[in-house]
Amino acid sequence: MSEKPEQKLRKRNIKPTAMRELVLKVLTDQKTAISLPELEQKFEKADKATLYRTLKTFEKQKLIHSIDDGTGPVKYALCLEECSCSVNDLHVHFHCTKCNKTYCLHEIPVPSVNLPKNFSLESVDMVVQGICANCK
Amino acid sequence: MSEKPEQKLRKRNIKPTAMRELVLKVLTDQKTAISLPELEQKFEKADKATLYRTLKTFEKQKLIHSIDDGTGPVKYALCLEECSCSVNDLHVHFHCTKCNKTYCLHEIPVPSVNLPKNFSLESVDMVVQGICANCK
DNA sequence: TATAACTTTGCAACCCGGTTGCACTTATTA
DNA sequence: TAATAAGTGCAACCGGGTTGCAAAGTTATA
Repeated sequence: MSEKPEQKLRKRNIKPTAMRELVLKVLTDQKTAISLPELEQKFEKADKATLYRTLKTFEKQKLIHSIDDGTGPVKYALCLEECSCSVNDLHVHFHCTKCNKTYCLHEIPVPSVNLPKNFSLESVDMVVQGICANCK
Repeated sequence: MSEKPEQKLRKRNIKPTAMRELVLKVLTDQKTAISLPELEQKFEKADKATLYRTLKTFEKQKLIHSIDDGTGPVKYALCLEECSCSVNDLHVHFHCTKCNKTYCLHEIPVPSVNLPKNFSLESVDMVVQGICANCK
């Protein structure tokens, strides 16, 4: 059973305002990542800057993470409950070149890489491009 | 022995104009990837649109490839001689969070991933974030 | 060689995602 | 309740990317 949006926000130390609960709801209903422009369209009323700052707050508190699939606007998706956005939590993302949807493949961790001498690793972004199951 | 820029362009079916040879030279001298804004700064004279179109032409003809390291402008780097930008030619990129330089790790191929059922793979972008040997 | 056809370049303008300043409203706290 | 802080809305701006169009340069054709 999933907990209430309000609790989910509190758990991440985000003050639960009406606006934020609405945005969280959209993010929760969404199976794929969503960009700021897309989010704007989902709200007739809300202001771009507010939504922008909401996403930034969510990201900072690790409620969501950002994905740059290279197709323009950055997209955002919910983190898993236990996620702390550390290297261990990283997963592969998939971008469908047909429907332009971007998926979190939570079950596929980012493979490890052996870097050249004296290169140290902080994080990894891995985006697979292709056709998703829906478009096949 | 490296061949003349002019030949390098011809080999990729790019008409070798003065402009293009200059841009190719900059790209060749560069050890790390370069963005359009950075390229602009290297030329006092040349126009942004021309440089933009030059890069697009180079990319289309697979003389260079683009890298989006998530820090803003897209960067470009020379392909290897034999590169055809197919999945086999893909390599890992490294972005240094300190000096903001982006490296092609040609010797590190992108690891393979097992996608979920009915997801098909066309390409992969893998960018490792960290500190490079120079900044260490 | 002259002319026509095409390609490349330069300039200007535009688009769009992202970001910030500031005033106003809403919550918190003393 | 007054004072303070946090959140929101509006407007404006920035910067990378992109396009239209005319001028300059190149190539092909008669």
